[in-house]
Amino acid sequence: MPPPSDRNRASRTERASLVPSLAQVAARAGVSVATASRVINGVANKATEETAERVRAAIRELGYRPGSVGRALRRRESRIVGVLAANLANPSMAAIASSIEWSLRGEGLVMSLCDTHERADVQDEYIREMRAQLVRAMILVGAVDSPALDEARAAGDTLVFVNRPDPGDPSSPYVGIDNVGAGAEIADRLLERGVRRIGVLHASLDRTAGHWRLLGLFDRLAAAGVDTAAIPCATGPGLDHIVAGYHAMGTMLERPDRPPVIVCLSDLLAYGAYRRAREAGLEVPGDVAFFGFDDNPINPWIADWLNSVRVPSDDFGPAIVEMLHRLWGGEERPDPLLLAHQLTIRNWRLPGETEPVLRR
Amino acid sequence: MPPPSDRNRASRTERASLVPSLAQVAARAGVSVATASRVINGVANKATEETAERVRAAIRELGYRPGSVGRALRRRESRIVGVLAANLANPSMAAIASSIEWSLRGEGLVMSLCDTHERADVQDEYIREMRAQLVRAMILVGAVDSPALDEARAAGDTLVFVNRPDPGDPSSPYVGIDNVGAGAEIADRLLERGVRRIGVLHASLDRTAGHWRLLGLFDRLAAAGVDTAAIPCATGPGLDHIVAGYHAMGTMLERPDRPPVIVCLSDLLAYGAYRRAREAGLEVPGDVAFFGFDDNPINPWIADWLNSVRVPSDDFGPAIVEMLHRLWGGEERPDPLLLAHQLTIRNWRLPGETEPVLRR
DNA sequence: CCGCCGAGGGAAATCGATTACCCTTGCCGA
DNA sequence: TCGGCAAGGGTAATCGATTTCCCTCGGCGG
Repeated sequence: MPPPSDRNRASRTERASLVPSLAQVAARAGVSVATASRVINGVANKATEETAERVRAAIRELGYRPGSVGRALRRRESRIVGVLAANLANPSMAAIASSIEWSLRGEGLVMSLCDTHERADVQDEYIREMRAQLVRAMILVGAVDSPALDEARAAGDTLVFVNRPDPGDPSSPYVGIDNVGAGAEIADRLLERGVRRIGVLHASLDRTAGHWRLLGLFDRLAAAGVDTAAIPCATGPGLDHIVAGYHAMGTMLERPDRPPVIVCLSDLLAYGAYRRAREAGLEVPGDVAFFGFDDNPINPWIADWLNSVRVPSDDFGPAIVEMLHRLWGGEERPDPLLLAHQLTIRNWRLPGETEPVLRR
Repeated sequence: MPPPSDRNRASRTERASLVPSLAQVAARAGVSVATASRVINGVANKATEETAERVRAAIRELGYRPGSVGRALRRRESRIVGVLAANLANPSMAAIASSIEWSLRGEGLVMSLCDTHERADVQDEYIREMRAQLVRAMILVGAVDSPALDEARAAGDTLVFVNRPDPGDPSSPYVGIDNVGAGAEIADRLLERGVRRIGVLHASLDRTAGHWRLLGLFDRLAAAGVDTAAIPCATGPGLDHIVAGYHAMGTMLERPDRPPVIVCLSDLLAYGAYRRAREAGLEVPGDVAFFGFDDNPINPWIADWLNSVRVPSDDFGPAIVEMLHRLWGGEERPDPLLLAHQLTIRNWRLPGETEPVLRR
C-alpha cells in the first residue's frame, strides 16, 4: 500500500472540508441530522412538506450527496455488488459483465468487478475483500472451488453463480444457459445432416461449463447410436482457452482419421483451433467445420466460419437482478434461471458442398 | 433499491455477529482496541513483541480481517480505485481493465470497474458515486467531458486518463500510447510501399484517440507530399464502432475510386468494415487491405487480415500504478507515460501481389 | 534526588449516516 | 376533561477502525 505522504494527508483533509456532510445540510436547513436523514431516505410522517423542502433546498445548494461509507457502516451493508469473473480477457465474459453492470445500475447498485484468473487463491482474496466491503451480494461468473467460497456460502451471503454452477453445491442460485441442452442442440443439428464423425476440443472439464456441454452432446449422440467412446477428444495445456485450442487442434490434426467437424466447448478454443487449421493449410470452412459455444458478439463480423451456440450476454443482467430480488425476497433456493440459447449456423460446408450465403 | 425484508434484516444482523470485529480481537488478546489496531497497522514502539504476538494469535484464531468500511470512514479514504471504462464490450478495453486490476491488486488496492457507455451522464453518475465511496483514485479509460469530471479535477482528486487524454485539460496525467506517433507509423509504412491512395474510416473525432491518430497519419502523409484533403473519409452512426465501421465501409464502397488500402482508426471499425467488404464480394486481403489501431489480442488468431498498431494491454497496469505513485508522491503534473506501440503487419497484399506467409 | 525521555498501552474522540427512543403538540372519542 | 394516539422532530447511541491525548514505569544524566 502506498504510504500517504504528509502532503497528501493535508490535501485529503482539506478536500474533506469541501465535501458537505449531512450535518452541514442539517445546519443549513435548520433541522437536526435525524430529520435531514429521514427526508433523504423518504421516511413517511416524519417531516412536513415545508421542512422537507428546506432540507432538499439545502442539499441542492450544497451539492450534497450521502457518503456511502458512513451509510454502509451503520447499515452493515453497502450498495456494492461484487462481480468475480474468471477471465475478463474473454470477450464473452466482458460482455456479460457489461450487462450485469448496466442492470445493477438500474437498481441503484454499484458493480465492483474483479478478475480471478481462474485461480482459487485469487478468488479467495477477492471474496474476503468483498465481504470486508460489506457487499450486498456476490456474482460469480465462473467460480472455482475455494475455502472462502465455502465460508461465504455457510455465512448465508447472497451468492449468484453465473455460467458455471456452484462447484460446491449444485443447488446454489444459478443463472446461465442450459449447458446440457446446448450440447444436445449441436448434436441434433449434426445428426440432422447425417454427421456422425466429429472431434471435440476442450479445456478443463472439472466442474466447468464445458463438462455439461460435453455431457449433453454425448448423451444425445449416444441416444442416436453413435459410439461416443470412439470420438476423438483433444485438449491443450494452460488456462488460456485460445492457446489450449491451438495445441489441441495440433493434436487432432495428427490423427489419421481427422474428423470433418470439430466441436469446441468454447469459442476461444475454436479461435485457437482455427489458426492451427489454417497454418496446416486447411480451408475453413470446407476442409473442416467448427462448432463452438458462447457465440462472442464479434463472431458475426469477423468469424463467419464459426457456428456457435449463442449465450445471450445482454440477458444476464436482468436475469441476475431477478435472481437477486428472489433471494432478497426470502426465497431459500430459487430455481435456476436458464436463459435461452440458440445455435447460430453461419457457414457450414461439409467437404464437397458448395459455398452457402453469408449469414449473420 | 430493494427494500430489505425483515427476514433479511434479521439474517444480516445475525451474520454480523459472526464476523469478528477489532473489539473481539482485542478482548481475546487482552489488550485495548487501540493496541490491537496499532499491531495490525505496524505502528512502531507501541507494543512489545510478546503483546503483538498475542494480538496476531487472536487474529488467526478468530479469522479476523479488518472491515474496510470502518477504516475508510475514519481515514476518509478507501482502498478502492475506481476504473471508468468507456466501453467494456470492446475487448481491447477489457484487456486493459484486466491488466489494471492485476497491478492494483499487487498494491493492495481493489478495482471497482464501471462502464460509462461513452455517455457523459453515466460517467457523471459514476464519478459521483466513486467520490462518495472515498476512492483513492479514479482511472478513466476513455473519458468524456462532463461536469462531475470538472468537479473532481478541481477538488484535486487523483485522476489518471488512459488512452484518451483529459478532454478538459490536456496536461492531466495521461497513460497510453502516443496516438500521433502511431498514426505516423502507419503513414511511414504506407509510404515505404509507395501507397499514396488510402481511405479512412472513423467514428467520433471529438477529443478521442482517433482524432490524434488521424492527425499523426495525415501530418506524415502531407509531409511526403500527399494531398490529405483529397483522402476519402467515411463514418457511420452510433457509438458502436463495429456498426459504424460497417456503414462507413458501405459509404466507401460507393465511391468510384475505392482506395486499395483502408485505415480504420480502431480495430472495431475494421471488423465492421471487413464484413461489409466481404458482403460486397471483395477478397480481404487482396482486393482491399485494412489497417487498424489497438491490435486486439484475438487478432493473431482469427483476424490475420488486419494490420494493426499494437496497444500493449499488459503494460497499462504497471504504468498506471507508476503514475499513481508519482501523483501520491507529490508530483504535481507528471509527464505522460507513453507506452511503446508497434505496427504489426500480418497480411498485406496490394492488388496483384502474391500471398505472403501467415504471421502472428 | 530531580527532571526528562522513551516505551508501552489505555480511554475516548472521531469519521458520517442511521435509528431507537423520547418529547411535544394537537386532535378526537369517551 | 382525560387518555390515547399520530405527526413532527430532536438527542444520543451505534456501526468499526484509527488516532489523539494521556498515563505509568524505568532508566539515565545532572
